[in-house]
Amino acid sequence: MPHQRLISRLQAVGGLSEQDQTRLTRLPYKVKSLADGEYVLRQGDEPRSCIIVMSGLLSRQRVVNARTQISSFYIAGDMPDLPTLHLPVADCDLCTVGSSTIAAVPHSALRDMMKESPGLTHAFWRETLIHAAIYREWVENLGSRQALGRVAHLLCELTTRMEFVGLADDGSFRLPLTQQDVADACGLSVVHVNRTIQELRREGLIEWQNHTVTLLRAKELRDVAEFSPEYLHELNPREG
Amino acid sequence: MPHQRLISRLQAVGGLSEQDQTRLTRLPYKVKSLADGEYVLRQGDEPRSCIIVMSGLLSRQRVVNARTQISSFYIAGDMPDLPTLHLPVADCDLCTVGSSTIAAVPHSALRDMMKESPGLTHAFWRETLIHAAIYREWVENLGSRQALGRVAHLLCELTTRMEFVGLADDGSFRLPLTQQDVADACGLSVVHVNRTIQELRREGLIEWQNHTVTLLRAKELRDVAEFSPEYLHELNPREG
DNA sequence: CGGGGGCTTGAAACTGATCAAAACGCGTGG
DNA sequence: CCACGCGTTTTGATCAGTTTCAAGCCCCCG
Repeated sequence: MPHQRLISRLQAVGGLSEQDQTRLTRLPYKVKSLADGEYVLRQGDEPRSCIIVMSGLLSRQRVVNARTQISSFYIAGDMPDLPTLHLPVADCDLCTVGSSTIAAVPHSALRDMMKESPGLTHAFWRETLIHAAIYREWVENLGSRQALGRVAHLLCELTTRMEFVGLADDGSFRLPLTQQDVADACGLSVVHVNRTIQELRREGLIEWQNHTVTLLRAKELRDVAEFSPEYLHELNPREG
Repeated sequence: MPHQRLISRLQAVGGLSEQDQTRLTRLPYKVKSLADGEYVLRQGDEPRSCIIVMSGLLSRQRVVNARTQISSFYIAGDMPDLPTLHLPVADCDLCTVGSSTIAAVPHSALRDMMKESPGLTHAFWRETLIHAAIYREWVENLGSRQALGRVAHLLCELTTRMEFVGLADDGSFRLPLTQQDVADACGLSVVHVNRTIQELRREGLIEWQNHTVTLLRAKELRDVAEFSPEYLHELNPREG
């Protein structure tokens, strides 16, 4: 059951008919295991399949003005290159952060499936819209907040998304990001990210060691980040 | 012909069958004229129709950390709230910049139309993906570039998009933004935007007066902005 | 003629970048 | 088991870009 997390995501966000669920389980796929820092996709590629993140973490990144900017992270259940179905040329690199496993599903299979089911078309379209909303939130984050709020917001977003697919409990989850990665995502220097994380620790808001993040006072952290999760459109909180 | 610009956009980006074109022309709509600074949509609204920008300019904005952040601009031919078809609750405000006219098309009509035509589903989905790519580019812009590059990039993007729908000739077009708007879009203070625009003028890269922008040395401006237009996915340059 | 919004300018304060170097872990090979 | 090396985290000091505050100006509109 390689894309089980995807199915439960789609199910939780919008509901799926029984038929659509079985359609999803019947999708053909190839699993790949990847080490840290491997490229799944390069800018300019025209892939013939979409990938589903099964475990680990991917980052979407591009070199801008002599530094790499990360514009999104993808966790288990996400389909980072779903847009290549309709915009064939990839315009960013996609890279693993920590060892990860992915499943590749041929475009043709996805297209055939959606041809049969408007409900699934709807569900996948909505996934791309949710990711668009996440980009937008990042625009607001980078444009409006200073360092402390930016890093706090990133952590709140990742926690919420992780919780939704069952990868975090009680505000604690594995996060293989280096401080350099956080810097690349937040548009800050590593040095300043380091001091910022130290401040979050000093305030007793988080713990972060051994690639594991724990939110100690989630409410206060959300206040610092001005975080409200509506933009993630995770309508039905996951249960069981 | 209220949504002619939309049709030629969709046509130019991906091609439409004759049938799909007539389907589009048959869409029911209501035209509205709006003054500067009017709200088309507020965060939390659940509209029953989508709007098409016919003339003028809209901004998507939200108040973050006690300042308004603009996360996108929409020009003639754009459908800023197309996402509400699948994500019913709007998560930003939509506001006119300068007097504008819009057409409202009922969700139901759009849904019916797409039910009949996979090609149109494809085309509209792609529109939302292109806007997602634009958000992503803004993330890179705000995260990686400093003031000069940011403002230059914004101008390059708007010029390219305007040209594509025939609203700019020879790098000159009407742009009713105030410097405050530019500041809100670029995550800068008005004061600094002012000095930045002066620098662009001093370098002989642009003219900007009376709400009209002219790119004097487009190539050099693009260099300053590190701008490359692929992310806009405007495959076939418009002719005639 | 007055008022107000937008543009412009100057000076001071601050946030975050840069440079440099040290300390820490951790895996590898001897 | 220890030594080495490399990537990551941490610290300090200096520097640069941008913000903030404050005031003046211009011009259009009422």
